[in-house]
Amino acid sequence: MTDSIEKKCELKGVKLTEQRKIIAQVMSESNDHPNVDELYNRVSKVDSKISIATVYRTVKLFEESGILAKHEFKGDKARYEELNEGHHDHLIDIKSGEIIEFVDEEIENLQKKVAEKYGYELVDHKLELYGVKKKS
Amino acid sequence: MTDSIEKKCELKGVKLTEQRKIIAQVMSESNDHPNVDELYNRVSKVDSKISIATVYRTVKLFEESGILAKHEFKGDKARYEELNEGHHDHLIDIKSGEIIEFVDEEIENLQKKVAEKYGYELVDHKLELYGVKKKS
DNA sequence: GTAGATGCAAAGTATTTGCGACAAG
DNA sequence: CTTGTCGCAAATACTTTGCATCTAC
Repeated sequence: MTDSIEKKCELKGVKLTEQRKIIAQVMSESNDHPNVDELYNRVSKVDSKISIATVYRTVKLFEESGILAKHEFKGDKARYEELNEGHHDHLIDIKSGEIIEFVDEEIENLQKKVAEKYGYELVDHKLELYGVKKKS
Repeated sequence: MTDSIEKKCELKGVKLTEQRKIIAQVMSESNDHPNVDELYNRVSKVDSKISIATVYRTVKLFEESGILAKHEFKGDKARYEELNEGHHDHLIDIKSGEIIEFVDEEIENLQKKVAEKYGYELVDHKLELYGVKKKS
């Protein structure tokens, strides 16, 4: 199991305010990849006084602290998800918008090899697959 | 050699206005991946009366017609490049912003395999590697 | 007690759009 | 001719920010 977001905040020296706790909690409970609007709506149900500016400030802070990951899928707004130790990439259903997480070690290794081939150390990457469901 | 952008417009039934010809020409001559501002600046040198709205409209049209590819690299504005038959992905130098194009058949095949594993037909993908130059 | 966080509304960016004038086929 | 495009400025969508107030530590 990974540390809770609150635990991670402590570790990173991020001040734990009431608002941040709520946002952390909501993100932890989300199994999808909410955008800021969706997150703001969910958060508002817990505390209607939280402003969207705080949501924006908090996701940015959490992202910089390595607590959340930001994704910018094709033609869509920025989406966020909790970052746990297991890295994964995304397969997006272009019809339904459904997002499937996957891991492929072989691809990861090849990426590193490509970067090295050009004299680079790979520090980050983005891999998104866009597909349509096959009629089996 | 690939068809010129103008030729592609004909093939796709895209009306060839003076402005579109200029934008096509400028994109063809660009070996980098300009964003809309940069493109607008270059285009303005040829015809200073072209508006940025037309540039936005044209890159969108060209993208939808499969003439240009749009890229949204991390924390940067949208960038465009001419789309030729040879597909490639990008390795971005996070210090300098330099963009290197690469092709890796093996990764391409693995992507297709991943999509299939989940019951999808791969219709598009995005692979971006972010790296720092190694001090050899 | 103090540095940093919040809410609000205003300001920024990047991009799109309504509309009357104009040009391509 | 007629349909679609252009330039312009206004509108939109998303995100950031200045400031006075408040809160975690």
